[in-house]
Amino acid sequence: MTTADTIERTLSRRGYRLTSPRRTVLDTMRGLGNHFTAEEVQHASPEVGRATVFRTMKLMRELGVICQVVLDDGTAVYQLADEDRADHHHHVICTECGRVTEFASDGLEGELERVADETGFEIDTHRLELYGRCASCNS
Amino acid sequence: MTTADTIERTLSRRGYRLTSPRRTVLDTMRGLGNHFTAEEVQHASPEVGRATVFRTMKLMRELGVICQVVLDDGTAVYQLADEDRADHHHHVICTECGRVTEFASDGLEGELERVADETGFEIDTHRLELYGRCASCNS
DNA sequence: GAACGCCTTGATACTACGTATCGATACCCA
DNA sequence: TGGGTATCGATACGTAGTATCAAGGCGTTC
Repeated sequence: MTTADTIERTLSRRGYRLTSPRRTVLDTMRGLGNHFTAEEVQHASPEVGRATVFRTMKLMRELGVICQVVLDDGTAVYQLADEDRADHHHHVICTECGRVTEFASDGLEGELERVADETGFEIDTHRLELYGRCASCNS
Repeated sequence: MTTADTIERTLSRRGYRLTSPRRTVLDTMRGLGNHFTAEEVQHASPEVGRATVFRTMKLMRELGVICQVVLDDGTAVYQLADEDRADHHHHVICTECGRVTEFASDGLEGELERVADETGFEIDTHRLELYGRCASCNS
């Protein structure tokens, strides 16, 4: 999980400030645990204006501090990014409890190449999401 | 692309009817080409009620006639499914023109097994979306 | 410390996307 | 002919997120 110091440095490098509302939203997201919706963040930080909650979440997404996970039904859930996986990663989502776990994808390059060949596309990025049941929901 | 006859059979097998509004929505989607949003379908079939447009699109999604594609920014786009790929497939999306192409994934099982091992999840389904530039946008 | 400029904020309105409700119709089958 | 179910459109509602805008905060420079 990215520390406040790291985030503050990233922000100021881009000309942004770590203000009190932003800090509140960040702390709220930390307090919400593994995954959370925009609505939950709003409800859990009532002292921050709705627009500011969304603005902050958008900003954090751009900075890679949180990442968006699209559930099977198309709704969006968010998650604090692991600091050591801030780069490129994917998600396994428990369809029972909603738990989200990250993983790095290394074995995908071959598949991407094959699809590029087959379709004529030049592939830039990809998104892979797995759905299933986590260890504790499974037992 | 699935024919009206095939769709009608699928519907009636499930106790549904291929009514005139449904046919209109289907034709509209065909007319919109490779990919379309819910809004485009609505605007292009003004004689059909808004609720019916959504209901029909939901039904067609359940029947596998159309499939939902989540774009990089989280918005949803829809596409008529290839008849021969109605089962399980993924999408390559051109970030320039929006063109969506389907492909079947065969080389993913190993990766899925590895992630299951690593995370303790039991994987049921997955969603893979590739983003890039299609052949014509690339030239 | 005054002035300036930019970042930020909260309130509000707005849009997109989709679902729930409901009374009215249409169709099928006995 | 009559009942039952599927379907319809209108409308209201809910959620997620963006746009606008006036007001406030903070740093820099003079």
